Amino acid sequence: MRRPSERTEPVPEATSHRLSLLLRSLRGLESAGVHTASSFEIAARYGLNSAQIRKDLAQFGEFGVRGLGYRVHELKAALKALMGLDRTRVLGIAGAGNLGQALADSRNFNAEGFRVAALFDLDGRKIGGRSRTGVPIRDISTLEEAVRELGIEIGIIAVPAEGALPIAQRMAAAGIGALLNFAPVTVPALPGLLVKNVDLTFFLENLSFQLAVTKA
Amino acid sequence: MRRPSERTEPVPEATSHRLSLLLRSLRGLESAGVHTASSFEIAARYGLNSAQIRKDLAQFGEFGVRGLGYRVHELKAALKALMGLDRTRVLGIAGAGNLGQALADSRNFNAEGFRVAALFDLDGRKIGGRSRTGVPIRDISTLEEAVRELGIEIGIIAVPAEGALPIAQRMAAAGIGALLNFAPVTVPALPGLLVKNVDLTFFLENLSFQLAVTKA
DNA sequence: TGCTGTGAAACCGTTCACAGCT
DNA sequence: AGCTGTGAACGGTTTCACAGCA
Repeated sequence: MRRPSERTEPVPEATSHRLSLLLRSLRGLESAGVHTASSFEIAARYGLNSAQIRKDLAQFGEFGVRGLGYRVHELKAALKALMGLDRTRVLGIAGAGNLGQALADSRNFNAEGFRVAALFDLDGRKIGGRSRTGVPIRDISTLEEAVRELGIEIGIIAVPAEGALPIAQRMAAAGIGALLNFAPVTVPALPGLLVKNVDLTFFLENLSFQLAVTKA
Repeated sequence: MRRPSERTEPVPEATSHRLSLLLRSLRGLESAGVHTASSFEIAARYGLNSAQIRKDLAQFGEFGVRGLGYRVHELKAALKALMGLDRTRVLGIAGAGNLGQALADSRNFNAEGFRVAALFDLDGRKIGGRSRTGVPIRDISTLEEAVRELGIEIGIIAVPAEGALPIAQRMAAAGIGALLNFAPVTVPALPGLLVKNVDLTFFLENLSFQLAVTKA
């Protein structure tokens, strides 16, 4: 197996997305009891091209066996390590509103490498309480110390638009490495802070647009 | 102004995303009292390239004035019409859990062209009730008639993975035109149904991956 | 003059097709 | 024989650069 390259450039969005899909495909194969699969078999279930999967993987090493394919369990483990999912990343969510609590209690945000350690809010009635599944709601003014205490590595912003940028800056200053922003503003990537802006409205607008354009 | 083309091909994801950004930029300019702006000024605030904006718009007509730029209000109106946001699209959300209710009550899903008409669930304790802002929760078995009665055009899936596909099929059969799926499974585009799969876990995995790769 | 609209060039990601290993 | 890993071809998108219009 070739040395994984020490790259500093960010991974293309599309590649990252496909690797998530790939991981999901491998989970499916594994729980179906399949030990070995070709890139074609792996790709087929998610409509991907087999060459593309091989290319994606080739960026990080050689994971397959010629003439045979990939050993499912082995590739899955390698992929998880590659994606940093071989250990648990601690998440902190700013905003204990509907969305924040939904994410905090989500099974997807508390499995396979992630764990929500705390919610943060400024509403005194919420502070000190817990989400339905027991995630504590802390005063947002204690963000910095909580990041240190709990070892929060990824911050999630689920507050109204006005609050997003100041909180992002505080998170960056507190040493958080990455940020997932659901507020409808574009938070710029700050030095040392990876930012992913996810505006749910955009997905709706996208659909509306497709409807408007195709069913003219 | 050139005739907008009657296209049948779907609009590229990237274009759609930029148009949403563009619309946001125009809103900002308008509320700042700016009447006229060049493509450069419009693009700058979201880190876009001005030529790209002009190219994007060129696909749908000629909206600018040479030597002057774009009249902000006029372009905004044209863009909203283009994106089908000049009228209110009715939304229906399957799944009245945390996420479903968060979306139903979200200001972003109840403004600028969208309105959530109903939530659907199969939990008898929820059925008949309302979300915090008053969106009624109906029995999911009444989905088909609700689509007709309320005129639901876009469906949103916020149920666990197992439920997603069957509900998507029922929505398609009921005549819904587009679907936004938040369940962690890939719902394929069905005949007559536009599908957008949004797996929130993927965004987290993406960040984890970037962290793992850049801070090797 | 100043900006749009747009061909042409550069870039990037995807797909093809096959050499080479098992 | 079968499948990976990859160079080469392809296609689409982004950026450049400027002709042409207000």
